[in-house]
Amino acid sequence: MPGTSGQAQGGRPEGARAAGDGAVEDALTPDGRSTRWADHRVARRTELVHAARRAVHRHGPDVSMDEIATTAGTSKSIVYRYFVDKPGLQRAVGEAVVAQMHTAMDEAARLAETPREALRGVVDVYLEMAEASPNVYWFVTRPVTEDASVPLGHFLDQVAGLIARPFARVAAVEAPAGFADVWATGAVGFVRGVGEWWLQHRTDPDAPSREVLTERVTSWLWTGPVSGLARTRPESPMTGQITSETSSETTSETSS
Amino acid sequence: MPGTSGQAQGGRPEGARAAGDGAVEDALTPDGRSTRWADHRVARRTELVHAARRAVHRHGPDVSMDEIATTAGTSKSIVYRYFVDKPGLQRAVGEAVVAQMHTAMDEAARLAETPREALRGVVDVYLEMAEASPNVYWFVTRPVTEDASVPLGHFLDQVAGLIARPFARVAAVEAPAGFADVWATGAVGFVRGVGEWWLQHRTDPDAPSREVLTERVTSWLWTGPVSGLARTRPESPMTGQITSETSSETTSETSS
DNA sequence: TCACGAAACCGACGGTATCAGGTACTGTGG
DNA sequence: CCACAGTACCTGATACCGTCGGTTTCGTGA
Repeated sequence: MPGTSGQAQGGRPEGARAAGDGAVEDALTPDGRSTRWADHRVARRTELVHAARRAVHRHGPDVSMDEIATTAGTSKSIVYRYFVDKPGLQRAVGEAVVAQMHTAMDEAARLAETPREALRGVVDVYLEMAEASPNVYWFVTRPVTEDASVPLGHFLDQVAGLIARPFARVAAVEAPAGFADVWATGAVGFVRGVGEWWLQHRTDPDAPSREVLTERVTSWLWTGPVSGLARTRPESPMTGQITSETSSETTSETSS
Repeated sequence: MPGTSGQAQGGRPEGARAAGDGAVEDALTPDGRSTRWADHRVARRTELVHAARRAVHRHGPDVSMDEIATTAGTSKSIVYRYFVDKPGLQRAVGEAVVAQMHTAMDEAARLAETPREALRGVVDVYLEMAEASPNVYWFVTRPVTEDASVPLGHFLDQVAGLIARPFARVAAVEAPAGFADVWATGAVGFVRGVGEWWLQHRTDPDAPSREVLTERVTSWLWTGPVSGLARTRPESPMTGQITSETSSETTSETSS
């Protein structure tokens, strides 16, 4: 499945100085000189992610690392201390965004009473995110151009995971395992496609509002293109809510 | 400035001596010295596109222009005489691929008896193309990273157009104008998403074959994820009938 | 006159290395 | 207990390298 468990959080630099990675089991003697940075590091890292987000928001998805560093009030050296490389940063930002969406989606899913409604909520969250900052959206979404395409941990895969989880529950009854994941991947692709189209045509006079588009997309996804009107059918209840342990950091983030 | 003018096929260099964007000018100028090169130019151009394709196929979607030129047996100077810039080349290659798919899709569409079958054909063509050369697929598919995201004329949009046209005919009866295009955009996104997932998991022992995947995707796209089994409902007539034949999955058998 | 193609060149950018501080902890000796 | 040296790690600035997209120059050939 996409985004399997997941370690490998964000592109961290390997040479993590941090608490005795190797060395003799100094578990006995946690050197204060090393440990004292622990929290500082995570703080700084998220701060950098935040800055990167702002930089991208302002200067577009192609900001240079220099520009990002400047926005963060520091220099490349620091940025590269916290992120292996640019794709690494991209991943980290992507994860932040995913985390944010995660909570929003949980919210939407909890309020939903049918799987279809849950799906609709997810679509809306996605679109809302893209609209909030197209630049960040592109930054996070764009394949990392890395030689090995899609170095995994890709943003879209994570989103797919988000939508697959609740859906799998329902699908489990009627579809072989693994189907849910693939479908979710496709579904994300669908809203991605429509979403990106929308980002470019939002301004057009005859462009649909986000709400309308959301509903339309949900319908297409759920029942196909042939007008679903008479297609309504009693859905499987799908337990009342979906809930999933949220958490994730802050989420505060504001891009502007 | 970009935009304004219309389509602007493939990224041609504006300053191109004569020719401009159409051979028109050549036709008008009886000057032998001009016409002499007219056909040569188009020949060379397609030749370069072909070379680019080979280069990409061999060296990955991130080949340098130098490498492409070398593969073509020439140097950058020439490449830049025929294409404004790298995105321009990308577009040109994309168009070549689209053209290829176009004929294949027409073939598929002609053989299809129901819209669903036509869709299935399209999906298959897309997947086939991606599988034929993942590298070229990525090259053509990857957003041009240009500042202005999606400089239009994007490969995927063209594919969406391909699938929208025949579909629009059917949809016209029951959906407002423009719906078909948007749906097509989403549909392309769907198969793109699944396709890219598949490209990475093709090798896995439990990965579905292209045929199976095609059927599955078509089904999802056409009738949604809730297994169509009990979905039997009298379809709106649409052109002919939907013939639910095969609509259920024979797909389930393989692996998974 | 036009295209060709080699080659030098430019600037931007990703990424690395160096270096001169800075601060809190650890260890020792008095 | 205190002072002081040493340590572990962080900070940023700057210079630097290689690559690559793209331009220019110039000589060749039809």
